[in-house]
Amino acid sequence: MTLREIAKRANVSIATVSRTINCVPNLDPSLARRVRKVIEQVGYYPNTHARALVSGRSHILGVMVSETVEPFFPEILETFEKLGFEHNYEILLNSISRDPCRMKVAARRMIERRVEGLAILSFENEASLVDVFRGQNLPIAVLDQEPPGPLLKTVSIDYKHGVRQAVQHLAALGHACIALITGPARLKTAAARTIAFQECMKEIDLEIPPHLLVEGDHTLEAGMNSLSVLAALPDRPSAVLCSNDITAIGVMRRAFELGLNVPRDLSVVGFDDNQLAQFATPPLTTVQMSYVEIANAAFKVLLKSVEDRSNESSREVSAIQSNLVLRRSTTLTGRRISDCTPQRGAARPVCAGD
Amino acid sequence: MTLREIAKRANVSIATVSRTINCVPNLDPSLARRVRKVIEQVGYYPNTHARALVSGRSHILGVMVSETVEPFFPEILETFEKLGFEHNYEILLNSISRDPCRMKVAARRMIERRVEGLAILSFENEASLVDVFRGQNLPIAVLDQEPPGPLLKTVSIDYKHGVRQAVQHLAALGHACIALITGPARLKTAAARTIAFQECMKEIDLEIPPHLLVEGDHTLEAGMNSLSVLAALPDRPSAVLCSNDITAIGVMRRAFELGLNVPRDLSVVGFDDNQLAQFATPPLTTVQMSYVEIANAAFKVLLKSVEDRSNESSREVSAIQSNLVLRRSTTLTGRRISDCTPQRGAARPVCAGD
DNA sequence: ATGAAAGCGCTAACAG
DNA sequence: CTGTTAGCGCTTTCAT
Repeated sequence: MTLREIAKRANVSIATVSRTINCVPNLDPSLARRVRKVIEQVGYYPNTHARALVSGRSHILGVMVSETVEPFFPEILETFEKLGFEHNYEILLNSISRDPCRMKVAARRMIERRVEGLAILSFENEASLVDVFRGQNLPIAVLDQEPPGPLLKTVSIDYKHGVRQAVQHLAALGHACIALITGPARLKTAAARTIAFQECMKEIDLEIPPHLLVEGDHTLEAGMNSLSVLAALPDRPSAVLCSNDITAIGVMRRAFELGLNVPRDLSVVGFDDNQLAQFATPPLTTVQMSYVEIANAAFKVLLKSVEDRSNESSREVSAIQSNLVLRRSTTLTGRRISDCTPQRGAARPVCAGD
Repeated sequence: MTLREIAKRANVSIATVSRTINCVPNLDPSLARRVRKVIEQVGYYPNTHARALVSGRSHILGVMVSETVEPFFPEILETFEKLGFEHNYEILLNSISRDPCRMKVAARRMIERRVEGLAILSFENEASLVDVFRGQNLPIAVLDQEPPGPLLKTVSIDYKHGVRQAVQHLAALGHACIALITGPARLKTAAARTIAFQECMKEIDLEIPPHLLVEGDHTLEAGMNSLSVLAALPDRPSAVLCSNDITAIGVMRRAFELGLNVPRDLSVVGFDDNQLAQFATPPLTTVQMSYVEIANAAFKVLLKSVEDRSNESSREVSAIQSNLVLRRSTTLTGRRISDCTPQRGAARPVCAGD
C-alpha cells in the first residue's frame, strides 16, 4: 500500500495525499477528509525509509551505553525511550564494548542508519569512540567531559553536592574517623567521587589518614575485603563511605560476618542509590545520582543540538546534582571522637564554596 | 557522499560499487580493490534507508516489553541487542503501556519503520496489541500463549520444573506445612506458578490448607503483609514459597521485624532470581527463570520466522525451563512434621509425570 | 489549492 | 564481468 495507491483510490494526486499526511495548511478540507478516509480504510502506513531518504532526516537518535552504567540501564533507556516517543524520535541502542572492532561496527551501523544525534553514556574516556564519529557532522552528548567542539555537548555531574551532605551527616552523628572505599581509578566518576570526598572532609577540617582511603573496584568482593582490612586497623573507622552501592552492600555483608552491627558499630553510606540500596538490610543511606535526570539532560541537550543546527556554537553544559538519601545504615557513633584520630580543630558546620 | 560519487572517483559504474559493497562474487578483484580504497578514503557509509526502500527489507526487529518484566529489562534488552548485532538486525524498543492510545502510536511507528518481526515480551494478555499488527503479515513472538496462527510463535515456560525442585527441596528438609504467596491473578505467569505449586504439592501428597495460600501482588508490601497473616496462624507454616523475589524479600523483612530468624524459624523461597536475590540477607533460595534464555528463545524463534518466510506454517514453540537455585534462606525445619498438618501419607520422593 | 515531475541513494534486472 | 536503467515510496519545487 503506497501513496500512489491511496491517491488513485481517493481520486487525487499523490501530492495531495502527501500533504494530507503531513498536515500541510491550505488544503481543501473535503479532499483531506476523503484522503484520510481511504487511508483509514485500507490501513496505510507511510514508509519511513522513503521519507528519510527524500527528506534527509531519519528521526533516529543513537544511544551508546557502557557497562559501567549497567545497573542503571533501565532508567536510562526508559527515559530515552519515553522522551524519544514524545518528540517523535526513534532510539537506536548499542552497548559500548571493550572490543574496538565491535565498536567500529556498532558505530558504522549507527551512521548507516543516519542517526541525527548520539548520546554516549559512559564514565570512562570514550575519546576513541567520539573520534569515529568525527567528520559525520553529528551532534554528540557525553558525560562529564570537557566539550572540545561545538557539536560535542556535555552533561556534568555535581558529585560534591551529595558527598558534602554525606560527610556532614556523618560528622554531625559524631563520626570523625571516616573511611572511603574508592572505585577503580580509570572511571572518571570514581575519581571525581574520591576528590569530592577529600575536599568535603577538608571543608570541615577532618583528616583522612592514608590507610582510611582504600581502593576498591565497585564490586561486592571489594567491599567485603576492604572492610576486613579496615576492621583490623587499630584506629578502626566508625563510618565508611563507599564509591558505589554494591561496595556498600559488600561492606555490610562482611560487617555481619564479623559480628559488627550496622549501623550501631559501623555507619555505612553508599553511592548511586541503585535498586539494591532500598532492599538492603538495613536499607542503605546513599548518595543518590538520578540516572533518570542524567538521561533526561543528555536527551534534552542532544535534541536541542539536533533541532537548532544553527545554534551549533553554543557550548551547552547541563549539570546534574547528587543528593544524600537517608535510610537506616547510619547512626550516632558510639565512640567519642577523641578515641580516634587527634583533631586539628573542632568540626565546623561549614559549607565552603567550591 | 553517495554511490554515484564513489563510482565517479573510482572510475567505474555505480553498479560495480554496489556489487563491491555487497560482496557479490565474480567481481574483478582489482576493480573491487580500487573501489574499496575510495570508499575508505572518503569515509563513505551506505544509506540504510535507500537500501531498505529498494530491497524491501529494513533489517529491523521490534521488541515490546511490558512493565511486568521490568526487573529483567537489562537481560532481555542486552540479549536482543547482542543477537541483533550478531545477525545484523537493528532492535527497536518500546515499553508496553496501559494507555491504549499510546500503544496504538507505538505500534504504528513500528509498522512505519517496517520492522520485519516483533517480539512481545509480556506476561499479561496482549491480544489487543497483537490485533493491531494483524494484516501486517508480520511474524510475532509472544510468551506463554497458544499460537493461533502461522505468524504467531510462542516461547513457553516450564514453571513446574523449578517449582517441583523447590517443593521437594522443602519437603526433604522436613517442611510439610508450606505456604504460597501468589502474584496478581491477571498475570499468566503468576497463575501458572500457583498451579504448578498445587500440582507439585499433590505429587508428593502434601496438603495445602486454603489459608496457606495467600494472594499477593508481587510487591514488597504484599510479602510483608502476607507474612504477618501467616505468622499469626495457629498452624504457622515453616516454609513459604513466594511468587517472586520481591515478595520473598518482603517476607524476610517482616520476619526480621517479627523476630523470626530466616531460615532457622522460617524457610523462604523466591521466584525469578532477580539481582536482589543474591544480595539479600540471607541470600535467597529461589526458582530461577533465566530471562536471558527467554529472550534468546524469543529472538531465535522470531529470526527463524523472519528468514524462512516459506516455513510459515510450522507452529514453532520454544520451551524454557525454570530451576531452583539453592542459597541460604532455607534449612531443616525445627518442628516435627506431625506438629503441623495431619499427613495423608508419607512424603514420597517422587517425580510424577506432568 | 492541486497536480506533474524530478529526484533522494540504492538494488537488480537486463544488455552488452 | 561490467555498465545502463528502471524503479523502491516519498517530498517538494514548479506550474497551473
